[in-house]
Amino acid sequence: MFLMTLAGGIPMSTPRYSPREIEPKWQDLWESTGLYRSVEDPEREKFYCLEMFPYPSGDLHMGHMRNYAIGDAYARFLRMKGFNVLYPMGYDAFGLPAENAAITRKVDPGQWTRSSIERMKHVQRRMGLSYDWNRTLATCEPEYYRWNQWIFLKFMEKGLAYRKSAPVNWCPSCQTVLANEQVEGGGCWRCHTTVLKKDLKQWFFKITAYADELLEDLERLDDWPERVKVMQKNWIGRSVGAEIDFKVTGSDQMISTFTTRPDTVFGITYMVLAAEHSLVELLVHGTDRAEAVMAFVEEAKEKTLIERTDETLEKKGIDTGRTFVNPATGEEFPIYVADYVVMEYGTGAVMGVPAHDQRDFEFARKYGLPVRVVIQDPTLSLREETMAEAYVEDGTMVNSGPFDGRPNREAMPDFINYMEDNGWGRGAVGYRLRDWLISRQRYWGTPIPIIYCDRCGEVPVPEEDLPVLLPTDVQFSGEGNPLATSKTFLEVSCPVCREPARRETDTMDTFIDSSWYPFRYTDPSYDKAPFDQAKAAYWMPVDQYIGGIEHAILHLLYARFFTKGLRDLGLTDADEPFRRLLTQGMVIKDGAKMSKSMGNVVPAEEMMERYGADTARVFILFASPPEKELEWSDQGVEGSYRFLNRVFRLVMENLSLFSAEPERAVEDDENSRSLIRLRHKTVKKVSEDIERRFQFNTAISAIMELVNEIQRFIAGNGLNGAGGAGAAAEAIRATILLIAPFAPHLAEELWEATGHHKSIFLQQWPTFDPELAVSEMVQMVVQVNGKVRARFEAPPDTTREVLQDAALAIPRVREMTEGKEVLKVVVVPGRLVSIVIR
RNA sequence: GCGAAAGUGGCGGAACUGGUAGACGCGCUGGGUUCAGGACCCAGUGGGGGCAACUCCGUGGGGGUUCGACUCCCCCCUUUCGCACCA
Repeated sequence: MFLMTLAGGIPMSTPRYSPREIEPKWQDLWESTGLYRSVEDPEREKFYCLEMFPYPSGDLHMGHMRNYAIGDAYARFLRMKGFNVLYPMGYDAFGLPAENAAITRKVDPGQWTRSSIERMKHVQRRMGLSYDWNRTLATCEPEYYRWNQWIFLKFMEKGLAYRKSAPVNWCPSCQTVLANEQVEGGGCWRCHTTVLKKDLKQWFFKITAYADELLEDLERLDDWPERVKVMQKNWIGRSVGAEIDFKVTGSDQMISTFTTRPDTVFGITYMVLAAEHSLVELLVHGTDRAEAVMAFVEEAKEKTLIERTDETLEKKGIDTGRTFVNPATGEEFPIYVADYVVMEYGTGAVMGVPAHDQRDFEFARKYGLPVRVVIQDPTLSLREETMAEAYVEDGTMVNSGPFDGRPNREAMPDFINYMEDNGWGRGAVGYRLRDWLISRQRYWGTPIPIIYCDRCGEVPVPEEDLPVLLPTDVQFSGEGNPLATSKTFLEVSCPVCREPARRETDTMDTFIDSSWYPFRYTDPSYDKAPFDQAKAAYWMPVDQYIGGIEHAILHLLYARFFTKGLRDLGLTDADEPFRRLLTQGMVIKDGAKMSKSMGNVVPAEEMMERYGADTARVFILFASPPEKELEWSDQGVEGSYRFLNRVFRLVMENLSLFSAEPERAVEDDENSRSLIRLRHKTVKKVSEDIERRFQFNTAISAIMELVNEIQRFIAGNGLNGAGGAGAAAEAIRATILLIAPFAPHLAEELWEATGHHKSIFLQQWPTFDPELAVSEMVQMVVQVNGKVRARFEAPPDTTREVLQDAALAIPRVREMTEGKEVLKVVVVPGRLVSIVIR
């Protein structure tokens, strides 16, 4: 274990850097002393640092490791800066993989999940993460999910949870319904199976009640990545327009449509209903068109979302034979059913204005419907017969009765008033955002606390009966919801009338679990409410949230909605859950995302086994800035290992600097002076890179430079200079402190070796003197006509005049300027002198 | 199609407010140490020319602003990501 070397004839033994020994040693010590436990303290400034909690698959992969390396470095840095830091970890423990394991391998989902959690926790501990493990939680435990149920009931009282029938997304592979946010490109977000439509009566959360607030508050999230905000904005999809009612000819039925272009109402020449529209059947019932139309409807419903939204396909429709009246003109036009109109947006009915909407134009040309120009292009004269495409720009209103001659944009408000006055339309705002479908036909989730009674209807489970526990007497056959196989669960008496009733067997979307967990960490064992309001008021909101971009809409939008909902229940003052968001980049290898199918996975545990956690962490943070992709490099890891070895040796070989009475660094010697300055400069750079820029890669490279310089200093006999030993000792001391957030085990070990008895994480982060954080002499560049022609040294605070004279006095510069006219001299102190000659 | 981000040595990346392009690391080359390999230490390393001082070219391409552009403006190309009949 000890390597014998001979240095200068004196036998010397230097211990070797052995992460395998020092890492467990410090992990045990941190745990036994409770170093990272956090307690509310109104006297101290709090900082809540949080990583997206993982689904406990049992495998901790490089993406996780990167996530935690970033968060832990930041949390440790903030602690040393004096903040009262909350840094917890938990497990998003409900979900399909556990249930699938139950089906295929006959294991209990609870057991499967708990053992996966233990495996992940084991690797997390091994990484040396500074979590307050006392606050850990798992969403599959009744102590947690009972509060999902509680919140559900409160939301229900507030009208934020309700049940309705609707055509919903169904994943045939996962055998459950999905929320709109969970359908990506027509496929299931989890397994990518093509999603089908099903008519079901399901539970929803009324996220649309907060559509405007969710949109407006994005503006205030200054420290969120722009692209996440844009994605949320597009998802909410607010558009201003009008709702217009049309009377069906020969009937009392009204059809309501949403449009962003009420100014084109005079140009309506037909109307289209979505296949799912509730009026379709009613309209054609008993007519000779009934058979053909209903066949078309069935065919459209059969198609998957992908087929229906394929833009390359021609729009197909069918005339219902029925007509409606355009209230603006009094004319009669046909009603079609077409596949390009979807029930999900607006009212599922669209007014057709071929002259001014490209889709309508194509549809009209195909089915021989009239085109009527009502907005005239100011430069060209649009002619209905010759138009090749719709005119979608602004212009002057024509063929529009009292509005003729007015610019369409300007006339819009008046037009809406006109419709309102005449009672057939009104200003309206449309959203793409739909209410959040939360029912899932699966077992491993939170039971929805509802009882169905033939007499009383939907009865909420009384609060005192919570939690509604997941039963264990269930069959995992792979067919249907296992909950429905539990008699003890299903059969219940109605809380109101005591007659036999049955429980809801659907469970909640697991995104509910992750929508409020940051609150729960503030007191995870609290049993009177989801969280202790006083404690949450101290810690919330999360100051720094770190996670993958894949949750840009899903989790982050739901959590924002929940926070607003909880606020309106009077449980918190927070409007937003996450003040700052960092979306980390992917970890890739050989140009592709690390995945089992690619065979390019680097196992986290193996990494740590070989090099230790500190090396893995330093490499991950050094190789790339956090929000960018990280290209894995085995050789790069070697480099980080070598660096930590160098730091270890630098300290261990110079312990004598710390054993004697500490010598103060003095600036008497030129070498000492520059080392002192470099130390201050490095402290400044590392502090700012972590704090302001979140750039751990440049912070670490600055530490490397300092280490290189200390080595050169010692090798070049710098210790013999006046104050040399002091300057070296202080530089080494700073190095250990600066590296602590990145390589915490090594830092503790070296801190102890240099004579300290308390954890380095109880130590203040080093400070710097701004005056000393600049070099004594800076290199100046002299440019002649934009090209670097000479260099000279000068103190950084030299005046412009002196710098200019010095530059012009350089022989080479004199040579070049001789006989030429000096047009201009630009002097940037500390940088350059730029001379323009002719 | 629309929107966003990004293109810098052999590689990962730096250059923060327009001011020495390539910090730091990897790799590579030469040397030292070693029985040897590894590890370690020293030196070099964008391309071309030159013995050298030095010089020309160089941040996806083209133009522009400026004493000065990786950085700002315009056009184009490529890549990645997101959205995609949104009425």
